[in-house]
Amino acid sequence: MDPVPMLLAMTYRAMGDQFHDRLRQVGLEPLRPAHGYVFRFLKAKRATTVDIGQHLGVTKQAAAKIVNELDEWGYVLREPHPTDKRAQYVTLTTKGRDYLKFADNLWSDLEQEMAEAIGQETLNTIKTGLAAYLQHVHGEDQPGLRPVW
Amino acid sequence: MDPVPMLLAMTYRAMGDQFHDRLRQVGLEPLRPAHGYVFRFLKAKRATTVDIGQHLGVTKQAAAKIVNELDEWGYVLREPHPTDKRAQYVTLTTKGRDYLKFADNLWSDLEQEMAEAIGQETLNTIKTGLAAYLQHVHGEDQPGLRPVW
DNA sequence: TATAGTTGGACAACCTGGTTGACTACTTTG
DNA sequence: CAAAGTAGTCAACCAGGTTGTCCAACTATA
Repeated sequence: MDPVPMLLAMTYRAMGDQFHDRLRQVGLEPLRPAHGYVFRFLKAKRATTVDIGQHLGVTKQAAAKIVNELDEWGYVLREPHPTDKRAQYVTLTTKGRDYLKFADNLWSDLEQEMAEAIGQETLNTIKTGLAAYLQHVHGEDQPGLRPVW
Repeated sequence: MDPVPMLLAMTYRAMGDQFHDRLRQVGLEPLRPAHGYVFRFLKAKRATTVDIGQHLGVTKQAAAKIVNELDEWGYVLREPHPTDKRAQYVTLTTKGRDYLKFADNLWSDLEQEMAEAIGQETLNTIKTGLAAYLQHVHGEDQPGLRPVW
């Protein structure tokens, strides 16, 4: 049996490839996983570029590039921070929220197919097991998302 | 609950970071996951650079760079292919096999800690479940390993 | 068996997505 | 109120891939 991280990486890639294939069929901008993570993050809380970088596990400069792209494509916009004149909140536009909804549907389709392939119960165990491990390793504060290659 | 791929990515990174931390303590060359995957692959079968690229899911040129590094560091060497004068088999040196043994021990330590954190049974279910999913998606022929970011 | 197509490997130019470092404007703290 | 810290931007750089091109050697076919 392969070591756990290899299984994780292969599964991640397998699901990602399927997601990407289906996404391409609807002809959106070339959104990468990082963009999706940003959408999900922004839906959950108001955040600045620095916050986003921290969440992704990259520098603020890298995060700024991502935010710039999303801005150009109309998925997010910047609005002034109410109390800090240096900072800007990054917020989802309607287009951004629509994309997130679309992506969520796609993910749950893929997850459903996974459940049919290996059993709903097994899938549940995988999800709760991984979540528990992350909880164990990191405690409350989430780690960066970016996989290291 | 986060979508499955996010859990996969975060767990992958969490384990990888721990591995890397411990590896650094023994002061080896800056080996990346790809190198480890190559070692494991070479242990299983005789392979050329092209084979390695296919296994990793990268171009043969990218694979060649990795093999060059491993060669310079003394982990692998090239030997002529017995029947094909163009090709070269890449094989592990003793240093390469030693590293692989060391890494395998480290991984099983980490896996053991994971088992203690979430339960051996849960871990088993995760491993067999993911393997079954990969089997379902790809059939017999393994996919490339490289995670896409 | 001559020849057309394919393949392993190498070299070079380039691209992408990150990095570090420096700087300004603003904010927080002692 | 001075000193230290922080959000954001600009610029230079780097790592790890890519594509394109080529040659020598192999393979299949007519």
